[in-house]
Amino acid sequence: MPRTVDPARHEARRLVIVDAALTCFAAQGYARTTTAAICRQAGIGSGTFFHYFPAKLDVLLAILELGTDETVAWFEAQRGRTDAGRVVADFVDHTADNLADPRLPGFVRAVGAVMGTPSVAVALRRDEDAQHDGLFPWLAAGCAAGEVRDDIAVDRLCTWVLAIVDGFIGRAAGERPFDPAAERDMLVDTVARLLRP
Amino acid sequence: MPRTVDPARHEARRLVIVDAALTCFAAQGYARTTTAAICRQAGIGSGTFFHYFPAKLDVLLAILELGTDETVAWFEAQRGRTDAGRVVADFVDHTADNLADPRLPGFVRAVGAVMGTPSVAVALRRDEDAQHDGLFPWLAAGCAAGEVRDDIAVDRLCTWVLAIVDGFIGRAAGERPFDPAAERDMLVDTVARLLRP
Amino acid sequence: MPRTVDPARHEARRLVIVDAALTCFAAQGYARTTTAAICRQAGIGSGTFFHYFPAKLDVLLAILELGTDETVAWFEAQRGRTDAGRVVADFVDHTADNLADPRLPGFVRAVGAVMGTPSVAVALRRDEDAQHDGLFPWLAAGCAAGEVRDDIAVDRLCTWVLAIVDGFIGRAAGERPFDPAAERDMLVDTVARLLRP
Amino acid sequence: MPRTVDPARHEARRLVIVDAALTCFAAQGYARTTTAAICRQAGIGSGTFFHYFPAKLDVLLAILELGTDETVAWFEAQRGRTDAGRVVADFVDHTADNLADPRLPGFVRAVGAVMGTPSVAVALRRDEDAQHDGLFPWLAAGCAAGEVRDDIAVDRLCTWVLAIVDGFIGRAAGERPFDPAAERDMLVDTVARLLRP
DNA sequence: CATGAATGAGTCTTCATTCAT
DNA sequence: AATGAATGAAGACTCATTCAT
Repeated sequence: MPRTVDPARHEARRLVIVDAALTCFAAQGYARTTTAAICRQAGIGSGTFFHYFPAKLDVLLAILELGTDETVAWFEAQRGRTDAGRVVADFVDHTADNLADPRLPGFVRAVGAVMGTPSVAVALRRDEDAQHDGLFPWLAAGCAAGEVRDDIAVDRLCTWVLAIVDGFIGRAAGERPFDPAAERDMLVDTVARLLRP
Repeated sequence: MPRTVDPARHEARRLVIVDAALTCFAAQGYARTTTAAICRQAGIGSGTFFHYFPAKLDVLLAILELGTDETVAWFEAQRGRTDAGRVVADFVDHTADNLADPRLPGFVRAVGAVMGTPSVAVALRRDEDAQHDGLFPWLAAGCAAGEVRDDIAVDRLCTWVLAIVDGFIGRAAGERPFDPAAERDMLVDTVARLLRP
Repeated sequence: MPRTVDPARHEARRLVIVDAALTCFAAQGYARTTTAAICRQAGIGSGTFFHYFPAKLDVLLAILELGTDETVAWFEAQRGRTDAGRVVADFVDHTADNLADPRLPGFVRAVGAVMGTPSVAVALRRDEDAQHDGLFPWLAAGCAAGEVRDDIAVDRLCTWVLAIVDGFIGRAAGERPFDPAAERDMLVDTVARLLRP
Repeated sequence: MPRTVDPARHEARRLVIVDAALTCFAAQGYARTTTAAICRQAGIGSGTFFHYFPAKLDVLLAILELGTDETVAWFEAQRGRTDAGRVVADFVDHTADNLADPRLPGFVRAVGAVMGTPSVAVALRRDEDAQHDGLFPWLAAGCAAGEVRDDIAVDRLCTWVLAIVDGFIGRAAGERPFDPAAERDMLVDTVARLLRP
């Protein structure tokens, strides 16, 4: 009886569930996704699901956390760069890259449904903070270097950059045709116009 | 011959329900709002609700339709104006005005939860079309007048104006503090920067 | 203000409702027939329905009563005849005639759904009694005349004649094709075989 | 690898529910039987019910199917017999046996309430066909052997045998006193009279 | 660890009936 | 008398979660 906790295997399976949930949430929304559907998609039994997550909401939180971690890691990786303006552009570009996963817009919509829940609000706040705090030093640097306008507080600039990115994702989630790949340059340009002194 | 129809009374009551539903949806999201909660908020019995709407989803559709009608009416009211650039700015401003109703961002999130439903998709498409089609002639005119950049097709410009507006609303729905009233000028300016030739 | 109670008009309208209900019950069954459907069929408002009948069940009782009355009247009309055997055959034939109204089988099925209700049980008992009591003297006379077998009590013969008639109606209500008009002779013959000494 | 399937246990529990439903339907009719009542009778939770049957109607269909299967099995078991006339009598007798379950007449009435539903119509048709098709060869054989009248097509004879059996069951379901056990001989005799050349 | 049968709280929706006009 | 808007009790069904195996 090998009490094999095998954390690697455990983590892998956890990710399978997270991925399955992401697929389901994106396609059906949070409320209309049943835990049974996630289990089917993940190829596990319903009992197993609750071995890995105490409740349905926790998978969603895990997805959000993964996103936040990714953001943090991305900014971590930019450390030491000196081309502040480029970093901002890269960040915007990188966000557009994330849309390569066609589930993202659907998931963003799905999250809206449970935004009211305190634990989700906290996770979202953390996510927004990660983006904001990641962006801030680069915009501040750009500002200092005169590359970025200084008539507006850096805080607000961060907010607006993120607003435009959000709008971009929102269009991808909308009903009218919108090709994120084709509009990526426009996104970068729009943010550039926002920041231009 | 008692003709107890009184369409005015009927319509008024219908609006009471719609308003109650808007409040609930914005606060709790669609799925977590029970029809009972809407009835309580509207001060009616559960049976009455289904007298006015065949199903819960139909109130949400009614709200969307009201929004679409409002958009159509607004653009209708601008007819005959010659200052195309100003009209676009006014539209953006008008959208910001709508955020005076603090329930709007919450409602927008709530809609996300049922976007997958065909009838909702249709209503949303109609709404997006109304905004797009309302904006289009003014951007085209601005373009012809040289006030608006012409390196990008007018269609795409419409989309991007709306994307920025969406981003603005999204921030209002977000967890980080964001004061729509204080950011209104920034919104107009950002759109202006987007459109500048 | 003519306080026109006009009993004739009242009775006429009552019959319109009864007829509408018969149509609906036959087509949909009792439970699946809504009072609204009856009103629609009768061309009246829902409030009017309850002016004429205290509850939905009472229309069904009225239909049953009409049937019982018809049976009683029919036997009343045979009074004085001396050809007992012929009367029995005529009764059977007359029942087959009633199937000219294609709603009859459906209605009989519909009644089954509420047979448990005491008031319906009473009405049905009255109806069965009317048939039984109407038939009895003729079978007794036939028996005395030697036209009808006497190895079985007349009571039981009544029951069996009615059982065969019921079976006939039941086939008309069944799923397999069955043409009551074409089988009418067979019905009379089958009853004749039952009664033959 | 816990393979908790145990189809026997599953089938047993399914039958418990079917039996409980039969009891309820017979006593209250279909519409007046709540799923909660079936669950109470079966000693299960409401959720369990829907684990075994997708909807209330499906238990009724299961009961019908069980009956059809029983009929088919009975005729299957007669294969090889050469005394066609006896087989028909045995069939009639066997039907009377089924009335040993006093719920049968009530259930038959209950089915009437939902006969209009397509799925029920199909199941009933299958049931009627099973009886008809089971009976047919024996009546045909009896006919060929000269034991059964040949002035009427065998098809119609089948129908009439079943009509009489239905009438018998109908009387058992009626309001007037009727003792199926005591009338069993009469039933067999009546069918014999019907078939006599 | 993994499973899936069992559970029951929670929802939407229906519809007979009432009553002010 | 006639109407139909309003009502709320009642019921079918869903689904997150538990737990024995």
